[in-house]
Amino acid sequence: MGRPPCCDKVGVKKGPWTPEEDLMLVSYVQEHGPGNWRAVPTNTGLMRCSKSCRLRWTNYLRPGIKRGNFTDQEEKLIIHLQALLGNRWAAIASYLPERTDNDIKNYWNTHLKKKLKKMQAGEGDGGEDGGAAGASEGGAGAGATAGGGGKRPAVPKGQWERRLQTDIHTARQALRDALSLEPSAQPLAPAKVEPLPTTPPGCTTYASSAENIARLLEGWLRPGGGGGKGPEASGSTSTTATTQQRPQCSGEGAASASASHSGGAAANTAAQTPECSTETSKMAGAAGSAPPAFSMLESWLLDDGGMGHGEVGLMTDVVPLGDPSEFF
DNA sequence: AACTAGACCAACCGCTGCATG
DNA sequence: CCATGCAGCGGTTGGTCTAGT
Repeated sequence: MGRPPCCDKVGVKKGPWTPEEDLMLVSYVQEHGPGNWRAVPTNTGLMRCSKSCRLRWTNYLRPGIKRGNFTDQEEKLIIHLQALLGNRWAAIASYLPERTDNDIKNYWNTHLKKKLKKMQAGEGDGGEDGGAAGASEGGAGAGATAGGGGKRPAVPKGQWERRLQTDIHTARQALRDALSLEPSAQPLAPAKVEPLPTTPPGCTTYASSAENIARLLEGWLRPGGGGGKGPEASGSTSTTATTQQRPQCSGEGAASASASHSGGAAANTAAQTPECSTETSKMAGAAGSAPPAFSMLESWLLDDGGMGHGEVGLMTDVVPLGDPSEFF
């Protein structure tokens, strides 16, 4: 093949992004929508490779990204999905629309792996977490995954989706078990579920990209706030500054434009936000009581009557991958 | 107070699948 | 049908921060 690198090595900037670069990227995406990443560097003047732009957008600037602490429920979900799907972080991330695959991957590698190992070593609970750990430790040992080298299976997308539907079914059951097992977590009692730290009442978790930039700039402009992880860290811990400069859905609209283009987690996130207003109100409403993702997830899991949609399509019709996330 | 080790996270790299000419 | 290019994904690395000594 001898494919040339995605970007010439000369004149391409690497390393951490500056707020200025972020701003350029965001304004471009808001105007043109995500996608056609190859054109981004030339059109924006960014000295970045297209890949880097895409990554920066999907992992950091994309609207709706939640950063910071993972909740117990998220943790459980990740563990079980990992056991079921293997290291298909994008697929896993599609169940956690507010998290990026990179984030989940990092969290898995830094926290959950160790946690599971410890649990295995202790072997006290022996429950399904152990089973999940076993499956995961084996390197996507769960039969549902392609296993092998850990790479994506060489099956056509349709088949992959079909299989994923099966996975979803299995995941549902596992999740039901998980959520009902942990008495301390009490996922079904919203009062018990601690509100998202990033979500002050009345504020949405939906941080638009421009808001992200605003925070970044804030951090940079503030004396002593800049440098390294400063601005990013501030973004990761709180979104309270997100009340300013909310763009009128342009970012979200741009994001949804990507739904037709990409099929990954980002697309799922985007696809579920057909309208900014509905999304924000949904999120804001959920933010008031319980984490939106999990309350919806729970209803998805527990609403057997509603399963018809997914179940019917399980083996006969291929339900679009974005389907599960519509419950969020 | 200084140094070291570990943890964490953002970004990069290489590979793969899909779309297009 | 084949070759090429692009976008996406997962693994890995490098830089920074924090806790411990």
